[in-house]
Formats: sequence, C-alpha cells, structure tokens
Amino acid sequence: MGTNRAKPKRPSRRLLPGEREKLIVGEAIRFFSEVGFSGQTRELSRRLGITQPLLYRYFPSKRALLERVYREVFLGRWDPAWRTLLEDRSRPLRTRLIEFYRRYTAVVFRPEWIRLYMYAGLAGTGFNRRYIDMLEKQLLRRICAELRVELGLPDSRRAPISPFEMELAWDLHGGIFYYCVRKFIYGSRVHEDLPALIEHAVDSLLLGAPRVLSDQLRAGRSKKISRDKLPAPRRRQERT
Amino acid sequence: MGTNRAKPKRPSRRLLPGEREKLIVGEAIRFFSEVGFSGQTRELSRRLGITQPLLYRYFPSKRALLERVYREVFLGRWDPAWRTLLEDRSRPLRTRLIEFYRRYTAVVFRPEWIRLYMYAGLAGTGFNRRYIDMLEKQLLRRICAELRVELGLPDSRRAPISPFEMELAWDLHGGIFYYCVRKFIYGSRVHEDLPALIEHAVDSLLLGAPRVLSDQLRAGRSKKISRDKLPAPRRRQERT
DNA sequence: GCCGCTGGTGATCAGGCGATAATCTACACG
DNA sequence: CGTGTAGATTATCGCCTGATCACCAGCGGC
Repeated sequence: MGTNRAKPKRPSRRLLPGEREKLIVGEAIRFFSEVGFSGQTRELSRRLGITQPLLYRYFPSKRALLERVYREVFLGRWDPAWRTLLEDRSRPLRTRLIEFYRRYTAVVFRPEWIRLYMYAGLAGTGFNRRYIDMLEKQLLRRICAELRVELGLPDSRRAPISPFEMELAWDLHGGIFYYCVRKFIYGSRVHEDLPALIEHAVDSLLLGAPRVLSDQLRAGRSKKISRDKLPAPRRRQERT
Repeated sequence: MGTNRAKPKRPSRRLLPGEREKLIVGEAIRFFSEVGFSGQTRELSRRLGITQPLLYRYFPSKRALLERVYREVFLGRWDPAWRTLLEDRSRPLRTRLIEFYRRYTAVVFRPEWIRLYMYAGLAGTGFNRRYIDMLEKQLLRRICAELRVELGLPDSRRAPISPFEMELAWDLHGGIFYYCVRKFIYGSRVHEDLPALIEHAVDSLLLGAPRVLSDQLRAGRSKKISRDKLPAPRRRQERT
C-alpha cells in the first residue's frame, strides 16, 4: 500500500475520446446524483482516476457537463412501447396500469434518477418542467382517457380531460413516486414490496375515481365546486 | 469604491440580541429554503442589511445556523390538538381526515417547509429521519388505528399495525405531499383546489383500504373477499 | 529512428468562500 | 461630559474551486 511504485494512477491513459467521454458522463451521473450540483470537479475527477483539467477537454464548463448529465438521464428513458401497453384495451385497465408501473419504476424510479430529478427541481432548471409536460401528455392524459372508457364516461376526444381528472392521475403517480422518494432520498425504511404498493395505488384510483368523476362530469356546472375556503371549515357535505 | 463615506446601510444598527437573532433566523429560513445549504453567508447577510461577520456573533458557524433553521422549521409545527381531532370518534373518519389534512397543509406544507425538507433529505441530515419517525408515530399509526375501527377489524392494540398498513397511510400522505412538491418545488401549474384533492385522497384510502386490509388480515385462514369486476387476483404475499 | 498529432498532466491563476481578529461606535451609567 | 460594555464593522486570512495554459507522453506514418 505504502510503496508508491510508479503511481498507481495509470489505469487507463490514452483512451479514445468516445470511451473517455462515456466514462465521464457515467460517473458524473452517479456523482452529482449523490452530492448535488455543488459537487466539485476535483472530486469527480478523483473518482474517475483522472486529473481535473482533463474534464475541460471534454466539456467546456461544469455547467455543460451538468446539462449533459440531465439530458442523459431525463431524456430517452421513456419507452414508446409503454403507450401500446397502456392502450391495449383487450386487457383490463387494472392489469395494464399495474404492469406499466412495474416496468416504469424499474427503469425510471431509480436512485440516481429520483435524486437528480429533485435536485433539478430545487435548482429551478427547466428539466422538470419539460419532463412534467412529457409525463402529462404521454402518461397521465392517457390514463385519464382509459379511465373514461373503463367507466363508460364520455370519450376524451369529445369532452376534454379536466384539470381535476388530471389530479386524480397525479395522485396515483405521486403515491408511487413518493414511495421512491422515501426510499431513495430520505433513506427511510419502507415496506419492501413495491408491486403490492403499486397494486394498491392502482386499486385506489379505480375504486375512488368513479364517484368523484361522476360528480364532476354529471353535475358539471351546477355543483361546480362551491367550496368557499373557510379557515376553520366545519362544512360536512352529505354523502350518498 | 475605496471611500467609505456614509454607506446607506444604516437601517437597524444596535439591536437587542434577541431581536437580531430572530431577524437572522427568519431570513435564514427564507434564504436557505430558496437556494439550499450551499447558500453563502455573505449573500444572507446582504439580505439582512448587515455585514457577514455579524452572523458569527450569533452563531459559531454556518452549520450551527443551519441546524437552528431546521429546528425552527421542523420542530414545533405539530399541533397537539390534531391528535384530539383525529381520534374524535363521534365524527366520521372521513370528515376527521379531511379536516386534519386541511389544517395540516395550511401549517406544514408551505414552500419554505417543503423545500427545506427536501434539501435536508438530499443532504442526508438526520432531520428527515426524525420527522418521519414523529410522523409515523403521531399521524400514520393513528390513521391506521382509526381505519381498523372504521372497518371493524381487530383493535390495533391487540394486533399490531403491519408495515403494509403503514404503506396505505403513506400512500394517502404521499399523494397530498406530492401535490405540494409539484407546486412548490417543481413550480408546476397545479389544479388550485387543494381541498378537493384532499377529499379525493381520503376517499381513495377509505374505498381502497377495506379490500386490501381484509386480504392482509385474513390471509392466513380464509379466502379473499369478493373482488367486484376486478380481474385476476394477483399473487399476494401471505403473511404469517 | 524521428516527427506530428492528440490524449493527458502539472502548475497556477482569479475569484469566492467560511471564519477570525482588530477596530469602531452606539448606548447606559456615573 | 467621560467611560465601560457590547453590538456592529473593516480588513484579512487560509483554503477551496472553476478554469487556463504550457508541457509531457503514447502512438501511427514516414
């Protein structure tokens, strides 16, 4: 250990540019997802077994490297096949949703993704916004549409999906997402049965949505949320 | 720039120590919740209209100030009256849960709280862990207990609350929490009707839990209760 | 071998950062 | 007034950090 016979840091000198770049980006994803954007280039280079100035041969600035990291992580992880899966009406919606979220969580809801996503959100970069837009368009709106079909409600092409319906889909998505947050960000002990959690979340949507959606769509304008925002609300609405 | 002729920053010199400290902590909460822990003391002092070394008269280090910020924000925002509210069985559980989350979100799920909480989680400080422990004990476990009563299931003092049941409560909590994350961290446009969202989240729990819980609690000896039109009872782990 | 191209390194700069020490000054008290 | 105490400031230290530049070294072509 002590004998510094020919500095042990001769692991990979003179790689092809493409090779080296891939190594840097890969380690940068791991690194910045752990420590955040304020992580230092020297520490990153140390992990890579290279010198810090070498980073600047491949990326003009730290910011450029970070943007490359974002692009790598947030773009291109969406599998187009998921659309087919979601819209395959030969199978029950419940089954489709469960299978989708099983696949989705396996690919997307991973530690480095979740953490980078949260760092990006806190930093106020545009990556979250773009991802959320994509998610609403590709996933949530589609779920709402399938839900309409499942419940025998008006087709989504005739009656546009309401913001409130989107919130229902967000509630499903958020429940599963938050499980991953607790696990990967808070390091909390969680019940290690994600499949069961997904099933429950899906069932909650399928069981809870009908009443709420019927309320919304049937009583359209008359009942349109006459909720006054009382500070100490005691209002109890009758349920039936 | 060299001539220091009567700089216009003479807003509040020579305050009482208690006063100044409160000012510092208050602005520090706002400041660090915006920019994160890597926010600089000089910038903070600039916002306060004081010089940077003055911070070190009140706090021995930046770390100490940060811990004070955590303590101020995360401790002491839990209202003991909420327990009474949650356990008041003269009112329907649905009403209690809705009213609780309306009050809770008004006090806790605010921008500076959410953001500091997330920063703390990413940084790996112990504050999250402690808050989560408190939350599970004060809130989630209690919700599970009331849910047992509501559904006529074994008393929580005889049959301990299972990790899986806790996940149901976390799903409720996480759905609402995630709404606030989207709003305050992602800056996403959200459907501005938190009360309605809370109602839906509560309904989802109350509607979805019975089947899942019955499955769980009776798995050992009896079969599953009817699953409406829902397909294919997927494999469900057996407990005990 | 020599040469040139280029991946890679060592040395270093300029600014920023947390923190400290010396100094100034507002205010109560005699 | 003078004076002591303590809140507040100025100047600065030591280190870190992103970024730059001159230079070294592996390798193919002649």
